[in-house]
Amino acid sequence: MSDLLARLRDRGWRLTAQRRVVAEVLDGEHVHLTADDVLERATARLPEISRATVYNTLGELVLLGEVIEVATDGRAKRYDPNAHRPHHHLVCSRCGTIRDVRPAGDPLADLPAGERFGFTLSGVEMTYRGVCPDCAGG
Amino acid sequence: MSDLLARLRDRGWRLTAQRRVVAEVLDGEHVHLTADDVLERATARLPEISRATVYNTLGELVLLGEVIEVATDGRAKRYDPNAHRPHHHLVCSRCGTIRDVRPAGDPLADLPAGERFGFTLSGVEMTYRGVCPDCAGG
DNA sequence: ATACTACGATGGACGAAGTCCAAGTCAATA
DNA sequence: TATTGACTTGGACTTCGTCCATCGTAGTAT
Repeated sequence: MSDLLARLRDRGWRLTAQRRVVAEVLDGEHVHLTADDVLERATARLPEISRATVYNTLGELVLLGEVIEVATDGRAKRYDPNAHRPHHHLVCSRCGTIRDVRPAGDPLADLPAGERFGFTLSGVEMTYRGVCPDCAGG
Repeated sequence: MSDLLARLRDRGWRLTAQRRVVAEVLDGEHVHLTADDVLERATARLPEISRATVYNTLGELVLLGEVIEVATDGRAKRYDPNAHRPHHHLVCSRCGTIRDVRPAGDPLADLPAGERFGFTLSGVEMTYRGVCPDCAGG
């Protein structure tokens, strides 16, 4: 955590109370929060924080590569603080909760040259879908 | 195409002019249109068609498994008429165009039991990212 | 052909998610 | 401790999508 704040300061970030709180919220629980979740938790610690600032800060963290934006459905984006460990996602089709997973193999290598259409590949996201134990009624 | 209309009638669909037009638009160009794209093209053929009907029809086609909903970014969903041939997507990070691709291997099998967290898996979506030849300046 | 009726279409209000902007505030620097 | 430009604020605005009461019509029966 303090690592994150240190990295941000090194990159010329002005360390405001608002940014600190957003970073703390993301780092606090390693779950995948929506912007509104972040706003709610941030407001608990710093009541005057505004929606715009939360969006701004999340966007900056994404640009800096400290946080990953996950759009698993057409709903609100979720923010994944686990950015420094490559992984994919497993999403519950009922309740929408997300787990980080690491499949075997190298999916990038699995795309044959004939299927690349001349693209220069930069990465691949995998989203596994299923029903979690809670929603399955187990 | 007439196949699609036939399948829909077999499933008890009332074949209205609006539904016919939406189906034709989707089947016409095999690209990945947004709901607004579909509305625009549908309006060209049937000026009185309403936004709600386009959304309703697209939703029904998705439920019937005739069309796949693709959410590659946080923006508008896109609708993929290539539903009967399993495939994944290759998205240009610059211009956003989408190509259908078929990677080798079975990504579902690549998720080890220890990484399934008790979920009952139903499928997996892969989104390859890269830059297309046009955008690469080639 | 005609009438009937339930299913589908309409459009406008509504809601959720996110962006933008002018004005005010404050962290870092000197 | 004064300065200043980067940051924050809140509210208006945009985009994408849903909902609903009312109207229209495809398919069926006669």
